[in-house]
Amino acid sequence: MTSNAKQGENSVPHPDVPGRPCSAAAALQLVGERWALLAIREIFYGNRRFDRIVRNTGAPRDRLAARLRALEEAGVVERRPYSERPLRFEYHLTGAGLDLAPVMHALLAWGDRWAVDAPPVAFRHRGAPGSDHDAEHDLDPVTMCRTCGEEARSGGLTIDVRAPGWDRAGPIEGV
Amino acid sequence: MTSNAKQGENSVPHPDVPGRPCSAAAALQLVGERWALLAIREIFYGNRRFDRIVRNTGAPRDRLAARLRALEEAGVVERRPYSERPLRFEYHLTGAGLDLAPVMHALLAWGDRWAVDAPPVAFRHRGAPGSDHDAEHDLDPVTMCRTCGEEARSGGLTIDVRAPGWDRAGPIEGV
DNA sequence: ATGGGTCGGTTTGAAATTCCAACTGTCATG
DNA sequence: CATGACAGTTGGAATTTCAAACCGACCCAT
Repeated sequence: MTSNAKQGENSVPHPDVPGRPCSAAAALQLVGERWALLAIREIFYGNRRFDRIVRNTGAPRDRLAARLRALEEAGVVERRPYSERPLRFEYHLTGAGLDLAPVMHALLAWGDRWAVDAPPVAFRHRGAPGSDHDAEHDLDPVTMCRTCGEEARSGGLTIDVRAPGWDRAGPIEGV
Repeated sequence: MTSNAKQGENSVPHPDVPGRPCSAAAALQLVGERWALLAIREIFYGNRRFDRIVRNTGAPRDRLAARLRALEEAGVVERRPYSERPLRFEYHLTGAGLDLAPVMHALLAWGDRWAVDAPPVAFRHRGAPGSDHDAEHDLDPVTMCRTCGEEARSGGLTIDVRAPGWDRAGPIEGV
């Protein structure tokens, strides 16, 4: 669980994970700490300055400062100066950060369904202009398979563990 | 941030969240603690017994016991006896738990792309028998909009904050 | 019946992390 | 010169986490 710094082609460090080798665990290692995703949410919303993020997430200032540093180190956010004199920074999402949108949408959809009475926020969605669906409507996210265009139903999925020494049930004995 | 217990129609308690009212924050309140999603991952994989989950997640036993209790309380997992004498339980996902699949897929996809060298696990996907795409292939999850059938591109989305007293930027002044 | 092994935890005490409130430093504005 | 905005940092207390050992119920083999 040492936070090593193997670099992929895309400048995000590859964390070690406890237990089973797993991309979701690796993802959580980078963005799963407390306050991290809420900070990212605010940046998604366009609130890029420290005080705004503190106010809108409710995070303690020192924790937020630490999280933003960690996220910067993780290559998920980027700190850009918006003023010299006094030197001030704002936080932007990198490509990796923007790529968290599906995670946010999935969490939001789950929370809408299971964790709140009425959705406190919705995303209004409009297809490409001229397309069939250019009327604005609430986004209702479903995860589909890009390869075949069908919905990912749990029934149609099987697990294929490729990490050496592991299978679905756990570490393979006698290795 | 008191963990109140308003019940929705579906038996999952609705947590209070710090900062902006937000379904994603509410979701994280229930399943965002350390080890929670990894435990859920193992249950998804069919590893339902305590020792297996400990082994495959690497979580400390006491933490895992606490997390599973919290997830049970949150209505995400269910404890079912699989043996009397000695009395033993295994953990199953409830409807709310199964509904976390899109979150897991999104995290996994993000991790595959940004946090590991080579995906340690893939989901093999097969469409409905007789459909166009019944050849097995790796699931490549994309989030689409159920309403219009188009991909949720960040360009086509705008935020609509419906929580009273809040807007995109934060709490509305003078309320 | 004794000793070992399994399973699902609980207990303990130390270590790490988090929280809160106050503080700092730099600058702009009036 | 005083006030306020902004972006943190600091200190100390409170909470959470961790690792490792332990426990109780049971099964099985000797």
